Amino acid sequence: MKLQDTLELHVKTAVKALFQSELESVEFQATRKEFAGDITIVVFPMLSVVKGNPAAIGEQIGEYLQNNVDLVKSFNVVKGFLNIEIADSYYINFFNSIKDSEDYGFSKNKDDKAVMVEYSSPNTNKPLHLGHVRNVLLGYSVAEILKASGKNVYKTQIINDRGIHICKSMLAWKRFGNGETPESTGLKGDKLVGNYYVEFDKAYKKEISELIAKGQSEEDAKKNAPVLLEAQEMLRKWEAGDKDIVALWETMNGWVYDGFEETYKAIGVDFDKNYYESQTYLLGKEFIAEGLKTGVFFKKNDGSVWCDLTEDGLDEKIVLRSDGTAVYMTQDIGTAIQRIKDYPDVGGMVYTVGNEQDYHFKVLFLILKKLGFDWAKNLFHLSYGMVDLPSGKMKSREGTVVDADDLIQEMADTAEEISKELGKLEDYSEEEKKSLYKIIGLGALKYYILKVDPKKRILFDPKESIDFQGNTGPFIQYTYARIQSILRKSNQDSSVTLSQFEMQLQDKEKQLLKQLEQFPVVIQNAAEQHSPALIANYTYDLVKDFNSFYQNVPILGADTEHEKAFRVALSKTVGQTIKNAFGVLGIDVPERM
RNA sequence: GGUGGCAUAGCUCAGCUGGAUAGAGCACCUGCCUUCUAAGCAGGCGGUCCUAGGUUCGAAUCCUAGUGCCAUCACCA
Repeated sequence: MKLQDTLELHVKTAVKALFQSELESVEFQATRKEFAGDITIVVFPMLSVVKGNPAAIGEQIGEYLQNNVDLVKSFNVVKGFLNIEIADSYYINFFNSIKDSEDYGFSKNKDDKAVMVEYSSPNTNKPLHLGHVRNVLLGYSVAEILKASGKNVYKTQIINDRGIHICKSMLAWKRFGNGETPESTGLKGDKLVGNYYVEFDKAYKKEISELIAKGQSEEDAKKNAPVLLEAQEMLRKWEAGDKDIVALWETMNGWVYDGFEETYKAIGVDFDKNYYESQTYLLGKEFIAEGLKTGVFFKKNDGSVWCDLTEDGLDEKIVLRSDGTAVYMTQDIGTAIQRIKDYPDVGGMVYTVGNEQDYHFKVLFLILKKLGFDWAKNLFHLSYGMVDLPSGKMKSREGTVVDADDLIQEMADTAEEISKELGKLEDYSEEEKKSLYKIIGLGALKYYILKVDPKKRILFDPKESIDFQGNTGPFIQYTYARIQSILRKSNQDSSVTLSQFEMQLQDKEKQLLKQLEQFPVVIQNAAEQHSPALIANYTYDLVKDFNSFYQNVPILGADTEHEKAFRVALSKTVGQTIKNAFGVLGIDVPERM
């Protein structure tokens, strides 16, 4: 039984014995550093049942607990707070129960219903940038956290592979590309296609100004520019299945997928299944037709199909254009249904998408409910804040985006620079060094992004590089490496049992044990709240405590063998917990650094 | 204008279902490497928790109103 639950029973018994009153619940909190004790009972809420002075009541309950409960070693009362010191034996028993477990913190019970997490939805006309990076890191981590909390999880992405934006790149490539390929240029496929998207925009802008010079209004010029008309014509041909256009579309999308794959691999994320909008929008249309029959949707005079959500406090929403073509909503309805068809064990889905689409997902979930799907009540939009630059929003066409591949490389470069200054890796091979720089650089980037609450927007200043000191990924990785160094030197048989030790825990040791005890709770909270930030902040607290212990208490140089054995085992368990916590954040830990 | 989100130290962020004197990191200042990795430790400086009301034993936290920033309200995605 959990410490709190045990104590709660005893406190209720105490109150009954002392005051002949029944408590509904007992309020606990961690004892603040400046007071003696491990756990604190707040007396104030009891006053509604027990009349009297809070401090005096606290004294009496404390006295009772000390005399009747073995766990309670001593107590003190400050105002209405009853601080209780827990016996060392409790913490030693706890430690023995977890110290050899490699998956400490992870739930062993598995739900039979799975959850699908979507955490990337790129367009295939340009490379991934910092905004996608936040999306991907967040979603990957939430998927891993859900797994750790006992869920079966499928990771997926939705690739927006059709539409006018792709035709723009295709058209520009046809016009100016001279048959260039990733092989002929040495460029990553997504970069090559992205370049032509920019080329299109240049040509488009040029034609607009030419038309304006000829006397057209800006509005007309934007509509009449020949390249745009041609791109639109291309889209119509694509939808009609024109062989050449479809072939070109397949080729260029193929280049982009290869490029994306490389970036995902560099980031260290993967997917169990990819979905493509070109393959799901038709299913969406089917269900629009279905919904028309059942009255979920209605048709306007011009032929467009809508869903009336005014009774739910929203507006009318279009689900099919008057020309019968699909909109975004159509595709998303189709994709959701397709996923449940493919994975019947899925009972809910998480969509990792920026908060600019809050309204869209509110509507999507509502429509799926109206269509009568029982899984529709378990849909969650993991909405996150934008990543802004000091100059404002990132815009690909204005060249103000922070490219994902470049960013990852820069982080590794910074790690290399710092490592060289510190000069601790002389005996490493070039290959080992390179892999370590990547681990550290990525660790810095991922931690930087994941430690902030998903809801909040992030301001990223490319000129001020991400820190490697303080509350950062490398700081935590460094602590892990230190622990591994101790383990290498100790040569300790890890199977020691510590219950036999007659020992007095030091404050720093007890603090670590208390912190370790929290880890499974933190995992569950993070899963419920879909927040990797909780894991990141927990890990930082744990690591701060460990470093304080490390620097103030001798481990290998302990006075007795018993103490040494305990401290080595404690260090090992902290290391394992760091590894597990960082694992669900998608961050690697190094053996040395 | 309607709706939603955010607002805590110079900067970046914590602060769990309301609880003790609001916490970290960066930056700035002081100490600590011939003992387990100084990407570290120990300490100092730094606050109108956006504003005004309200709820109560008690509010950064909950409620109301206002201010500021962001997003959204398209036959765009």
